[in-house]
Amino acid sequence: VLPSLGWSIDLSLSQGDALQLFAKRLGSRSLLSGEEQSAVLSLQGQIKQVPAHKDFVHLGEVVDHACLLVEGFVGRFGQNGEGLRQLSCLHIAGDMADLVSLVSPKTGWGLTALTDVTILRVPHRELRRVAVAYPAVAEAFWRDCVADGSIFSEWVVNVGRRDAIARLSHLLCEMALRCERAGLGSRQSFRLPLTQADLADATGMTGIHVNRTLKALRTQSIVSMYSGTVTVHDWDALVRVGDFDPAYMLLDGPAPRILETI
Amino acid sequence: VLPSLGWSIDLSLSQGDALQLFAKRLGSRSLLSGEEQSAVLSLQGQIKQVPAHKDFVHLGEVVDHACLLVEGFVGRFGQNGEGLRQLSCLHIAGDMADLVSLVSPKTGWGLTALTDVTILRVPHRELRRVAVAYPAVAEAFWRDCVADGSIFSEWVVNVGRRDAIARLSHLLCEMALRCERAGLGSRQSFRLPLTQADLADATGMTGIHVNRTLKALRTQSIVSMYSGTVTVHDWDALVRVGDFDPAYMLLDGPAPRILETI
DNA sequence: CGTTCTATTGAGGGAAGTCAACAGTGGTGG
DNA sequence: CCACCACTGTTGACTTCCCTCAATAGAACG
Repeated sequence: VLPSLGWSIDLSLSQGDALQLFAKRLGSRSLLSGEEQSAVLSLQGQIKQVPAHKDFVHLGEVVDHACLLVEGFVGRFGQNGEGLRQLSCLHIAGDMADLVSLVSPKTGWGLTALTDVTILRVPHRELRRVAVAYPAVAEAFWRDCVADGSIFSEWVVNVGRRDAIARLSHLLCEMALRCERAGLGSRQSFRLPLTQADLADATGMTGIHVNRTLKALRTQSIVSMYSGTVTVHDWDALVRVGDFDPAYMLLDGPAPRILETI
Repeated sequence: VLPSLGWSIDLSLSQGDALQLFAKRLGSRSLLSGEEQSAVLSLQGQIKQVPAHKDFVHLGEVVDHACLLVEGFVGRFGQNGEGLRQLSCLHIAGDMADLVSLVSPKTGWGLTALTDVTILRVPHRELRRVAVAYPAVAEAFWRDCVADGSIFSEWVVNVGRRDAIARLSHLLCEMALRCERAGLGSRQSFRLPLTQADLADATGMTGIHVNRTLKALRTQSIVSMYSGTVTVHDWDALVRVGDFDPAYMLLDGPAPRILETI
């Protein structure tokens, strides 16, 4: 019985952790008062486990909840006619992966678990509760949707106008900074337990070419991936070959409030 | 003096038209009452002309206004280290091209005039005025930002996982539907006065390959472009080779309100 | 009329895809 | 405990789609 007890304790801890992470990220882009942060932390949801490689939100589905990622890695994807997938964003712990569904419940994309994943399913009803009571929270949600959009937009540039080695380097730079800021490691070393096929789907390449490109990055002592951990040996070089400018990540601190003044 | 009089009349007509188009599109995704629509129509701004090929919002700039496109075509772009551009979205008359700047005033992208363009510069102050007074309008703004994000996301798929002919066909399908809905033509025939180099920037190709691909589409009697007008000879074929599913465009009619109930 | 931008076409090269084989790893069940 | 299987990673050989370079024609514009 002890293991299962430990399990449930882990879960409730995780739920709080995830909400903390989520509130922290909202606060990094939008000024939130203590009361507003508490409101975010008060969100109620249901913990769900999703095994790796399972889609848990499907293209064209109508959803009534959003998924806060507690642990693991999730990809937002579309696919072409032959079923080839393309990821348009990666999500890490603390991300509300489909917050956009709050204003647009019919999804035009899917979410897939890239690793074993723990999510907190937060009903739209809950999100509306805090958004209506606290306009600044609604504004923070809005701003987070825009930040996601900014990442999609940069990925278009990445996939459209950079060669393989730059593309992969750019992706690793982005994930390094995001993981670092979420407290999931440092930019020099962080977990990214995706298969090479997943990286291919994220960069619009084939798995085989990802393999060769990773080898090139390893050979040049820039970055290496081993058993799901990224080790950056030369951050400046990675930024250079990845042609990486983090401006699109909207990390410049809280933007001024628009819906009211503090 | 008569010509210049006609000119100024044109301008004021255009301003009203653009706000009408904008209000109509907001209303197509979000339920707005008559009063709320009037509030949108009451937005004050300043008309500006921008010549073709001029950037009018720059990467990393901090802006205090948003640009409502009255006439012409605008591209949102990023660029790689060598200055190669990649468009991540096209905007047409009635689009508030950088509405996202309202919540994130520091841009991580640029806007460029693909044709001679007329814009209405709407100060953030004005947008805040109606957003604060009418939460449903704020919600409609939010939803429109999400719709833009959905387009970026689909473009990642387009550029990452489709070959040249599908990529171009997909773009033409999207623009056909958007122009049709904005009353700028029909899906069988609409204006798209972009150069082949612009189409290349939108699809992550080179201008030369765009030329060859257009020739292929013309030869197969699917679609042809001549002096800035697209003529679709076989819509179904275009949708098929473009692997086009309009779900991502969020055209399914107004979504339910979340910030309050009507 | 030149000048400049845009479109068109050919020839050749290169980055990335495809096909195929094999090694390492972990999980499962006999 | 080991055999088996599925998945992932690695590498080689070949192909192909698209890019690059180059030349020319047409269109727009002062």
